[in-house]
Amino acid sequence: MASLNQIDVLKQQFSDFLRRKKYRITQERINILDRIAEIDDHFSADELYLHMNGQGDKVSRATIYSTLDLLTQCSILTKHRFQGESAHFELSSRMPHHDHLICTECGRIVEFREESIDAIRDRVADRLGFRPLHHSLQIFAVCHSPTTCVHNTSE
Amino acid sequence: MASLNQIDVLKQQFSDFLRRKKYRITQERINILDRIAEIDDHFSADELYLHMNGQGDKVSRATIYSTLDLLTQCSILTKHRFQGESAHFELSSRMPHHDHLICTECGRIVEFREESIDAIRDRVADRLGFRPLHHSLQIFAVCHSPTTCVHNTSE
DNA sequence: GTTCTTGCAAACCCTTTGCACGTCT
DNA sequence: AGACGTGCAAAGGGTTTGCAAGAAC
Repeated sequence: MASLNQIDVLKQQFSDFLRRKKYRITQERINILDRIAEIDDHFSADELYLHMNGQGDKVSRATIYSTLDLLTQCSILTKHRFQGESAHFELSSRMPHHDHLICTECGRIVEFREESIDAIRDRVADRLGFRPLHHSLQIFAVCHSPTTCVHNTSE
Repeated sequence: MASLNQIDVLKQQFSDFLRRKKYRITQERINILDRIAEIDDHFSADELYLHMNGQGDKVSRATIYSTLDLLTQCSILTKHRFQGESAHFELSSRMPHHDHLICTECGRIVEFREESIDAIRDRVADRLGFRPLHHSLQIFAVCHSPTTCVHNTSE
């Protein structure tokens, strides 16, 4: 869970963004960010919907989707799309950044941290004339012994 | 478009895979691979469906989806998922492998080739006990001058 | 007061599935 | 002959949209 101080910084960042884009600062939008800060993990739109409505915070799915989009636009959230799954989000400040290796035989997902990618990201973005924000690297691979892999369900 | 020779290699590779997995070698599956070899670009399931049915090759969407899945399983095709779009495929042999930078302000996608990622991919996969197949790196960034970017539609 | 946002339900898109028929082995 | 693949249309899941009511400015 983000500290109180971190939450205030995020709210400030979000309000500034909304003002700058001439969007309105509504109770729902602030509430949603507040409740996201309570989750220290990846989450889907529907998980957030259930998290909020299970605790008396009435918000519609339409508002959740729209606010998640705004929070992603201003880089407070990072949006992930693994394989065929629904979109998942996490606070960008939830460091360190990690990437994912996916086994094409059994679908297992392994998280890893590889610092050298950051430098490559920055160098490539600069070369192409962009300011880098973040990245997503997915490595597709198979176990060294796929036939004995405990996760394997394909044959 | 892949050369005649390349197509034969791909067909051989596909037949071997089907036999190994005890799947049947049907006319539809071979036809689909043939028509994919004509496309020198990324394509979606529906684009392939239209490509085939527009030229008298009657194949159902169900068969297209199922065959694309088989072709991805045996690494003849690589499956991409950009942002919220539908899945896109391309021949894995359509080299060199490239990655993508996406502008979060205007959605522009820039392709780039960065060789050093291959070594990182192999090293990470090995460290985690996997045999690397391929990877997908997406860099999210903004133009150095987002307000003057010709692609920008957000303000 | 005007404009934007919300909530609901229906619509939407891409993909998967059930079932009867056809095809591969 | 038997098992598997195909085609169709309908179902499915996640996300977006149209519209009336409500909140922000």
